[in-house]
Amino acid sequence: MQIPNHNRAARVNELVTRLREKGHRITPQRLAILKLLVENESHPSVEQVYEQIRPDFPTTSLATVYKTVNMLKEEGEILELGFANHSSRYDSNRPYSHPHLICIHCQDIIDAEVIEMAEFPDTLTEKYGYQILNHRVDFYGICPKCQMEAQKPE
Amino acid sequence: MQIPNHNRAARVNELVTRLREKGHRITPQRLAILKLLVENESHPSVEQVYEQIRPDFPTTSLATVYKTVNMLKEEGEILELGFANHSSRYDSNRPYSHPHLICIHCQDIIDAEVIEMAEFPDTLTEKYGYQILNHRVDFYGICPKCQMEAQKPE
DNA sequence: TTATGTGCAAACGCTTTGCGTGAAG
DNA sequence: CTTCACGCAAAGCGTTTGCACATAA
Repeated sequence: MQIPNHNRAARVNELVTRLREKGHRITPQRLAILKLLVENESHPSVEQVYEQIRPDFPTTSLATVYKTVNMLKEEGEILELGFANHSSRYDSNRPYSHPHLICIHCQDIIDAEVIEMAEFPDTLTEKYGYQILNHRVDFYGICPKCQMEAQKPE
Repeated sequence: MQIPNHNRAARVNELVTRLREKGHRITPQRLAILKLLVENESHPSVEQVYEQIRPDFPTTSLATVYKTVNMLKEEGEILELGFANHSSRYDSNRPYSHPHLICIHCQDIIDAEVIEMAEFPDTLTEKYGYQILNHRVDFYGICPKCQMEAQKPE
């Protein structure tokens, strides 16, 4: 586990405070979504958040999760990884551009702590005139687990 | 223009030959789509291809363009840039992983010929065990034209 | 008390699919 | 002649929206 549990609790509290300051109400549903997102290292989808929230909030709906997640995105508190023809995945622990490793078999997504992109924006602005705001670096491949399962096919 | 015209014509011919060898039929619609994709440097969407084909093929449909584009993708002849909540964009001139600059105002997409990612896959395999197959590097920002228009707001 | 959030159902946008007709090889 | 492609309409899927009701502050 890369982030200690007490740090996660602290992040939830910070999040609640910051959202309240910005005029957002903290409903039980939202608190549950926040906790789940912060505690979850696996970049969950809205659907997954919804399924895990449901035991505690049986009447909640996908629409509510979507609305909360969009609010968090607009406040810059989560990073959205959108895909064509797949649901978006969310990272609330590192809500800034950073590289990912994505398994094309099981859709596993992990953070890759290797690549430093900091120097590129200036170069790109010089060469192409683009003002760079953020970036996205994804490496697609097969995760170790799927590689193993491919080798013993029974 | 980065790619000379005679090279484009050659690429269309190669494409036709290769597709035929793989058992695909070259219909007039497909030929028109191929030419358009090869001649177009602006990473067009299916919708844009459809609109530009329509004058010559008034009865054609989006479904046909989708099917052709998917066939080309499966044969590795075009690169698909998929986005959540936007239509996919296609590059038939460089059908391999390479970085892009994407304007978040006008959706302009250009190739960025700066970044070399070749050394990263090995590093990532060593560190995370992922077998890397391809990657995607996108820089999001404002293109020069949109920057200028933002400055003179009348 | 009142503005904001919830949750249902309907709508949306892009893409895919089914199927009868048509044409490439 | 046979197989594959076309093109229409319908369906699929993730996401958003409208609105009446509920509730946080």
